[in-house]
Amino acid sequence: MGRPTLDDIAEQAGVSRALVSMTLRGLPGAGDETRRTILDVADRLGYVPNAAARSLASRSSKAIGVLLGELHNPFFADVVDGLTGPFEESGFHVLMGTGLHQPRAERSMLETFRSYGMEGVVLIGPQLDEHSIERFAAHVPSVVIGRVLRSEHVDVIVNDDRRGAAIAVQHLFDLGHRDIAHLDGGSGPGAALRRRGYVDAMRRLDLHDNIRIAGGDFTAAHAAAGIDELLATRSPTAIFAANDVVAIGALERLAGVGLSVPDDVSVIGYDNTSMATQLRIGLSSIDQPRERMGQLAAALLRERFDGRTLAAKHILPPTLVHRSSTAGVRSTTQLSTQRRSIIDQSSPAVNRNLHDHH
Amino acid sequence: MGRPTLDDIAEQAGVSRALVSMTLRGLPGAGDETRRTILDVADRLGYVPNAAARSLASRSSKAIGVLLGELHNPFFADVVDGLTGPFEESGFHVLMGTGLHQPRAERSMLETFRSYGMEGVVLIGPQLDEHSIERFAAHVPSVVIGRVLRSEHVDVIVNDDRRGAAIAVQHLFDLGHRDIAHLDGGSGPGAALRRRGYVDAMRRLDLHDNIRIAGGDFTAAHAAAGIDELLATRSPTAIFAANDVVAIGALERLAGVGLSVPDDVSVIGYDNTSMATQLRIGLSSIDQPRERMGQLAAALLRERFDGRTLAAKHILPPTLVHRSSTAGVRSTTQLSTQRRSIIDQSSPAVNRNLHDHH
DNA sequence: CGAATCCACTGAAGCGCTTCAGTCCGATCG
DNA sequence: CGATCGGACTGAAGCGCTTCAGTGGATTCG
Repeated sequence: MGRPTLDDIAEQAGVSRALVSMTLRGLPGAGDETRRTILDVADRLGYVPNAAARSLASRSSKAIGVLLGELHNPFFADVVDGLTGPFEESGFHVLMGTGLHQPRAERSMLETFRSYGMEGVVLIGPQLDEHSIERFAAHVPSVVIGRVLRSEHVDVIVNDDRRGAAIAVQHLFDLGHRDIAHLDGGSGPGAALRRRGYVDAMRRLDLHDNIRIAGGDFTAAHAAAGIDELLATRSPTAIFAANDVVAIGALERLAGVGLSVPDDVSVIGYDNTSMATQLRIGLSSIDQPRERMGQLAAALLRERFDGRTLAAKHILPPTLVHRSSTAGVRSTTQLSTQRRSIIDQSSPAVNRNLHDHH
Repeated sequence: MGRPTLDDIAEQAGVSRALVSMTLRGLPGAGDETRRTILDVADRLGYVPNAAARSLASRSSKAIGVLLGELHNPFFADVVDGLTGPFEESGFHVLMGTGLHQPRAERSMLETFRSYGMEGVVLIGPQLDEHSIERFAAHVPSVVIGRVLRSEHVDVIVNDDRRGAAIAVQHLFDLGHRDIAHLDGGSGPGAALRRRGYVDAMRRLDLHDNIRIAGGDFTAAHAAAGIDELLATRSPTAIFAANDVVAIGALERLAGVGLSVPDDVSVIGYDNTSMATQLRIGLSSIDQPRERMGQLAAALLRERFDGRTLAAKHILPPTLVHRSSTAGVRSTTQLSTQRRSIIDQSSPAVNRNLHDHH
């Protein structure tokens, strides 16, 4: 005999299947004694409901899917931490799948989600083309984190990548740096905007001629190559990396060629992941409120379930976390510190702390 | 109208539902032209099979579940990397869930897996009590990674934690260290054995009096506390940490109190995760073949599907990866380097490399 | 030329559950 | 005292699929 079914319980308890179904789900209908009998029998038999049958009959799966780019970047872990709590609380099961940063794999994972009847889906930093995402979201409520979309159907939660990039550049500028290069994140989520933010900021600071972009992927390996590329001409005094992973790749490579941070060159990352703290030399970084983004995603999905049909866009403010990988330019004539700022000072974007909420 | 069903396709293609079902699954039965028609209609309608109905009717879900302790430790990510490939190739969907290191949450996740009819489950570093795991495994083929079990039913893949601990201690001993402390991983997977391995090794090296164990969890915070605990009496010259996360917590704390690594104290971790490389100061660590463990898990599950009923145990050998966080004792009389070894030299356990596979 | 074989295809049962229209019966009410 | 009502419970339909025993016509075989 395989798994016990409702019928097995019904038979042994001497009642109908329908009553067992209702009782097991906590609905009223059974008398006290009957209820107890049913519960007892179910327990004795080790009954576990068949989710497939349940979802087929009720047309609801109580499951939500989370698409992750990859497991190695702690960014994803933090967002997921924010997600799971709220969902578990409201009785949803959270199942995750990886897209491996490959559109093909992502598409197939989404199809799996859909075929499993997931009631909602959270895409964290998807690489998939906008059209595919939009088509998918037309069928199942979706919220995208960390990637801007024009779409009408999809809820989006991002941080303001351009602003974050500007904050990073301004930070380096304030420290006296003028030769500020960018290590690019290629097609990674947010990379394009951070690149744009970098270029804009440099322009606005009249540093147009110093704009240099190297690298081209969200991996440490490409970061190392990017460093080599930069050094081939001359070493910049500061580097703004597209994210922490890239920044750390840069740190390694710089150490490899004998340049010290921050003495020879300052480095700032993006995301403020746990990696930034864990380095012996703390990595300055731009923080996005990752856990809050996860919580927000849960909330948005709930709203969708409750009937909201207009797409929501949430753009959260990034903040600077200053650690020891950025410092003033070492030697030379201290540049005039005429307070030049391109950052909108109205909202609090700088957060000078070292005691990170771990 | 909701999602299109087989009946919708059947009707529009002018054939029976059964034929559509077979054709869409690539089975023979339909003529060339009919086949093409069916495929066309399905495509036009944007048909996505209903996994619930499918799994209900066929009694097979083609899904396997992966239970992760948490997403923050790159150890899990590496194992998962080994897993996904083989499974995707053989047409299985890999769905993951987190247990958050809480037995309660793990149990509930397993129940979810079972209720979804997962055909196999991989538990990575579960904290759950052995009995619960065993009971679960009696129902669905399971393999446990990173945790030893006595069970008859469960396949187990571990590395030899005691041996790994011995290798670590021996390594420090060979560098001249005698005052070697252990930062404990508490109830984390493998922690108990590593602790035991440490104690055994110390005894066999006649260092019984120097045995000191502090800390007590697989987190950086506890590691810091553990360091303080050690320093309260005296600083050891070397520390063997229960895993890399703990080791990194230790590094931070040591830096915080002004002790330099490896000059004042050597530190070695366990797992050889990417974190070990990413530190500016490379963390020496004991490597477990994580990706291979994942691949092996896939293979074991496949064997189970093919009928194997006896439990398999795989104990993989750990190896030493020497980086810059461990070095010889700084000052004092260089201790007699009479070659004393407690490690079985027959198998290659030392792997002195710095160029890690990415 | 009738039987056997094969191919393309159909019909119906049934997977384990939810849902909903009833049924039955004792208590309550006017 | 008959009508009414609500609580406890049942029966049957049906969710979207797979599976399997057929069916019927064309082709091949002896």
